[in-house]
Amino acid sequence: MGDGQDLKTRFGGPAESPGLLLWRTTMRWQRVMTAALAPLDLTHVQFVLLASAMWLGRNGEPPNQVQLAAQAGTEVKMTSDVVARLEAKGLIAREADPRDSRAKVIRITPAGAASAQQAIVAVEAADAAFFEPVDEAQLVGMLRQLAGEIR
Amino acid sequence: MGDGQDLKTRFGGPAESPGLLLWRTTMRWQRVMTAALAPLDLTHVQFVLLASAMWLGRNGEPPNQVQLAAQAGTEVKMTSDVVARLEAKGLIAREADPRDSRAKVIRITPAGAASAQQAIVAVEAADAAFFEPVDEAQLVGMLRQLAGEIR
DNA sequence: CACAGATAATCTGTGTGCAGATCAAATCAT
DNA sequence: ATGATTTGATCTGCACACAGATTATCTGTG
Repeated sequence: MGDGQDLKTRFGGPAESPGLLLWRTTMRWQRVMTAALAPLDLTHVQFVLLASAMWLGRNGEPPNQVQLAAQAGTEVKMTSDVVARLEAKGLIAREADPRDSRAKVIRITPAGAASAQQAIVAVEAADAAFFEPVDEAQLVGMLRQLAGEIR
Repeated sequence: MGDGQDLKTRFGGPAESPGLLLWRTTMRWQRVMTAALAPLDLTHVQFVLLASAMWLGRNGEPPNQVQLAAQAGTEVKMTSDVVARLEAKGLIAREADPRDSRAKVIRITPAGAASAQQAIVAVEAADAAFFEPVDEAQLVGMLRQLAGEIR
């Protein structure tokens, strides 16, 4: 029977909405990442910013916070906050930019690099397991269409 | 062309990781939903709980907070907090359950029902536009495999 | 009946996510 | 070069997301 829909909508039932599915999938993925990174005392966003900073430092000049945020796809304010936490943990260091006294240049410490290396292994393993049920390339193709520009 | 990778990983570059794409896609979707619901003074989670409560109330007995959380796929604590906000806005009402004095039965007010109806229209339009670039059925099929059970 | 264990709701505390505002330094236009 | 505008970083404040603890209540077993 028509499952009692007196609304001109499918909302609420088995939650067919792609948006709700997307949201729940991401929350589950976040929980998986949180669990994978917990032994390293890193959150997912902390990991993304740490690894992004490491990548930028290796493939060019060490970035300031705005450049790091652009690379990682995070809010500038978030980046400021999270980078401060990473600094407090001794994983990155912030120095004044000699070219722009407003900016702070971000460098990975040896401890940060070691932590990032372990985290990358853990995250990629968790990622592979999470997406194992589906065709990853196909999903990536669709998400690329939806993710939009970095900001 | 090997773009200078001395790590045994692809992390950081153009962000090929399905996890990161999933994360960014969901954040962008959240911004779209926030914008669509802003005129109605509702956040996305508030909308989900309001609409879920309405659906449950129409298709059976009005739920308590645990049942609502299970339906909506939200944390019990979140549900408690957000439902309190919805109550403060006059969109739902909480009554003591005569059968279980621990529980609170949630009912939609007329204002809540009106608000939910408008919100559903706005959200479904925004959803359709957001997912227009891709094959929605195909994406839903993949997300179903990944979203996991409601909790 | 009594009591252990489960359940409903809430509280504390940490960590995002983001809008809006502030402030100082850099850059642009005249 | 001087005033207007941008830009980099930070702050306030609100709203999730979730782990862990608390309180009150319910249920099952003897």
